[in-house]
Amino acid sequence: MIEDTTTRSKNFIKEIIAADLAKGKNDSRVQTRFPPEPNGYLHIGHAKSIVLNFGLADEYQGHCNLRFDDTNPVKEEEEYIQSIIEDVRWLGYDWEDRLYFASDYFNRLYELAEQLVKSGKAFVCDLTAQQIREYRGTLTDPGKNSPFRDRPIEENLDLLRRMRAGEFQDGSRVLRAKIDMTSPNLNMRDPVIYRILHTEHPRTKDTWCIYPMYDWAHGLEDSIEKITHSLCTLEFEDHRPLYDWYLIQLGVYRPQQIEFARLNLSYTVLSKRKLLQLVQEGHVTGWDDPRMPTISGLRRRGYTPESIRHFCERVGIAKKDNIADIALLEYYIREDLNKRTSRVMAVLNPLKIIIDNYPVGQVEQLEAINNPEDAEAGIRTIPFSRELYIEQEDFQEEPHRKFFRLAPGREVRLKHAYIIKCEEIVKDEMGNILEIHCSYDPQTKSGDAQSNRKVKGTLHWVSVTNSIEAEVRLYDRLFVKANPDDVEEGADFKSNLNPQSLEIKSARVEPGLLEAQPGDRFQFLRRGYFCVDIKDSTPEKLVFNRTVPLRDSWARIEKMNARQKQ
RNA sequence: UGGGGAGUCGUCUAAUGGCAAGACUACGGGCUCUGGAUCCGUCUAUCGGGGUUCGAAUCCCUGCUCCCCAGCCA
Repeated sequence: MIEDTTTRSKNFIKEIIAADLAKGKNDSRVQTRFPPEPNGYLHIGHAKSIVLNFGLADEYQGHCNLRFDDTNPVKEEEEYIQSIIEDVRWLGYDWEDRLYFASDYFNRLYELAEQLVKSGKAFVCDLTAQQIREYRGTLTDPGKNSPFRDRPIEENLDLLRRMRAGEFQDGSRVLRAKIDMTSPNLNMRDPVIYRILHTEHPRTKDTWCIYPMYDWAHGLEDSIEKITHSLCTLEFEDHRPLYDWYLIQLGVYRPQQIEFARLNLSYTVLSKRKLLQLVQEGHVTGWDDPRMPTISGLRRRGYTPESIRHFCERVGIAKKDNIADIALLEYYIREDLNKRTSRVMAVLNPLKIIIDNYPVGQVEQLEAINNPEDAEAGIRTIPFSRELYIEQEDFQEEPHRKFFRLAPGREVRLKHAYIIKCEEIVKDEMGNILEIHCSYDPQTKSGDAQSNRKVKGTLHWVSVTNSIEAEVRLYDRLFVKANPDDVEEGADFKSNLNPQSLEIKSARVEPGLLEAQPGDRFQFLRRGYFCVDIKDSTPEKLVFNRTVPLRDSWARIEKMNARQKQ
């Protein structure tokens, strides 16, 4: 399946697995699972869990299941199930025939609940939600027993069956475990097992009107699937005693729950609640908006599955709260795209130049190497003519120190073409530059024997008449602060939204791009990596998304200069 | 102030009583028909205080800081 063995490093979970294997625990099986709740789209944080779980199974010749934890029909939707399946597959993982749903186990889960009631370890409680909260106590004060705690087993069984039969209203009763209302671990204070919810489930429809709570369902799902190592995030650490308690009381197979720190990423948010809010309030165009840290957003942005996997492997697995630097993700996508994309030329901020000594009407087809990193990528031709566009920022009338692009009297090379010299600037009456007149040196055509004259700068360009228009969407970080939750008193994370996270350009691109297909990726020379948008691009109107800009040491120099002037 | 966790370069992760290592970032330089890539180099870390030991990031004691838990969410 996946060949990435590059950054496989040790971590504490692998040590546990290796020790278990050495002991012959679980018949030396390794069985993991990725258990999403279908209440939102998957994001890069889920990718970390996916890479971990599937990666471990792969490394130890085990298996990893894809299992939907669909126990709360109030929040879950079929659309989310489909998107999750698509995203896990796109990331490159295969669960073969092991696609499971918690809802497929509802019968078994219910049988076990009756078993727990019969053993006297669970009871039906008539307290309201508010009362249960009051009886639970606080962090420092113990709770007190529910007045219904000592109901006879037969009465509990009868009430549970009637709950299931739909005799009672939502919220009127719950099934609770009988553990210890004085436990310092709040999870052990007679936790709820089943609640009444007369809500249609995406899969079981109206078969059920009682639904299991997470703690009851999850351990049993793991047990049923004979999971050996049940990996989850840190906030479930103090649920582990309950996870174990249920399985021990029931006398069923007991997987081992192991917790690791979830991923946080700088300059973005990774909570389903916040992401949902961005979608619902229209701060982005949808779950797959290229600015979103969702798998579908990253995909549309132009990220590759490989780059995401490499990133997840490199951030590692530990128990420390962390905020990974988004620059690391950007590093991996650049690394990948550098090797695999063809270079093309696109001018985002056109400035017209006219080469006065080049024949009017002549069009030359010049050869260009597609990818200097990949000889097999071949060559293409691009049309050169008398009138061209270059980038506005590649010309300075009064060049400052270290600027080695076009300026009055200066020479630069046009990539794959000739060396040109700036001869004259034409302005309108307002002083705006309209066009620049240049001369070219016919001896300097790229590839020619005498073309090796050195000039300091090389510019990308397109022909005025032989280029095509394209919409280019420049995406930037969604938030202006590394930690979006760092806000003024009274404000929330949305106050840190980056107003410039999307800039739309009307660009000129080389004509060969007419054949680009949705999803195709390119390097726009000297600008960055771009892909053809999979939703909005059409043959009539090409739309490119900027995946990530190139590293730009010139931009750094400029920033430094700007700072020094202040 | 109950319980559960965690503290190592700016960031992430190693080192499992024996030279604190790597990646990213930042910075400097070589090379370059992409100010890209690449190559070379530099900076920066064991939360504090005691103790054990020839030797402590690691073991012990103590203090501090941060995160999670009072859903009929997961």
